[in-house]
Amino acid sequence: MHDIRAIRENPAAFDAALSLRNLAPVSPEILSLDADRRSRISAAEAAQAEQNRASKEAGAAKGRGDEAEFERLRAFVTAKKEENALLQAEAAALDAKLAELLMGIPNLPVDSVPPGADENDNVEIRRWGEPGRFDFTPKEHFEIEGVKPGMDFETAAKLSGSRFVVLQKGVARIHRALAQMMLDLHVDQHGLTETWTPVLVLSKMMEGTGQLPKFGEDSYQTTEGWWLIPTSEVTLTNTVNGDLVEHASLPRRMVAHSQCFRSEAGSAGRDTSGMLRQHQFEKVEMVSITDTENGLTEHGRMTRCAEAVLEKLGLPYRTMVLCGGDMGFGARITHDLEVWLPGQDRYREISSVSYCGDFQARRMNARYRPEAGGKPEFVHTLNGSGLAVGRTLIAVLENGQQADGSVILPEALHPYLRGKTRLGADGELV
RNA sequence: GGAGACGUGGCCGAGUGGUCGAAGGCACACCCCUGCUAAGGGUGCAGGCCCGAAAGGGUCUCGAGGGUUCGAAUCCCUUCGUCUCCGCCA
Repeated sequence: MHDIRAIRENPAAFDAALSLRNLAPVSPEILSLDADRRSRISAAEAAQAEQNRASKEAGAAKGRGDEAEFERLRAFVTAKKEENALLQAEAAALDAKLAELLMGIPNLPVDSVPPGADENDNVEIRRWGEPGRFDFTPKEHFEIEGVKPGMDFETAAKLSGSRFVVLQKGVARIHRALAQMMLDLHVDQHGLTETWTPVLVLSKMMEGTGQLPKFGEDSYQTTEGWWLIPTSEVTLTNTVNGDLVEHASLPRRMVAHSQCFRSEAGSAGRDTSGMLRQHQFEKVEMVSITDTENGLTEHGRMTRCAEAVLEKLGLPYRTMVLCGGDMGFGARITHDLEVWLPGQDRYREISSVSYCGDFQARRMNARYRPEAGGKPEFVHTLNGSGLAVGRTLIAVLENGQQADGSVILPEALHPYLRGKTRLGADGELV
């Protein structure tokens, strides 16, 4: 949600920022609606004031027993009421229309976001690790001999259709170990607060973080109206929904491991083999709630937290700044971490770390008081994967694969695998 | 699922038709006193929106939505949530 005052004050800057996202200027439409709306509100409020005054006078007249005056005023109020209802409905309609328009406009990129149309224009800012050299042609994760016994797409399809997977044996264990390791790292080393949340949420929460109203088709909704979260960003961020939080409690840094559900509408045909793109997957998600001062700094910190996971696992990656055209709806700036997948011979997204400024906070009405006695301000929010567990599994499997179909596992995982260091070609840990 | 109670400002908590955006307390801010590690006194202190350069004014908000009434935090209906007891249950 955007600050209508900021748009009013500097419409050119607003449109300029949107142009970074390759969007046409909308400020003229907004400003005209806003002007309209304000004049209606003024009129409606003036009418209401008149009615309130008369009503009060009616009470006074009745109090002193002036029946005639009371009747006169009562009739006046009754007549006014109808008039006002009309004015107020008009004002409310314009207000709603403006809110709807604003709700549908994505967040404004910060100045440092590179221009561009799509992922090809993203800019690499860091690279860590060297893609391993193989003396055979590396396979995709689902083709590796040792992976096959524990990654069953046929059975999953029987159970649930396409884009699901059943994991078993060593692969299932590694998958679980990864999530545990990430959670421990963030909680013990990075100081994030371990959190466990519902995966079913109210529409209002999906609006708060920006999934709704525009992107409803990307998520699933139950017959009772709940939404299945596409990421625990939704629940973690909305923990402050509607709150006026203590300044001293900021920053609030949280991490959760959850199931995520995505319809993947619009990605038909993309990444159809393997478990890269599933309707249901696990993710360890980080969210920070900060004050206005520290939002951007926090972004760097969070990116480092995500990178640390890959480094701990010894997985080569590069860090990208997304260009304006490739950024998500709520972000002002996004770092994508792309992990090297030898089977695909390319880097693939494994984490996305976004700074949202006060965009989500406005939608959620989440505020803090910067100084005692001062006016409340909106908090700033950030979210980032740390990491997508399924994709990390893929990366571990592909990067560790051996000619004999086994997989050498990262040291960081050993303690979580009862000391086992390798996924055998038969699918069992050894 | 059945029965009952409740939902008020940052927090706690009064308030059953007008004088209530709302007592009191806590927290917080400033001042005084004391003079020395959390005592006492005073003052201030809800938020959104609209008008205004500002001062200030108007309007809305007592879970949400609707209704009764000249007038509702207060009455009625609906709905959501919380708590208690019973039932069921991982």
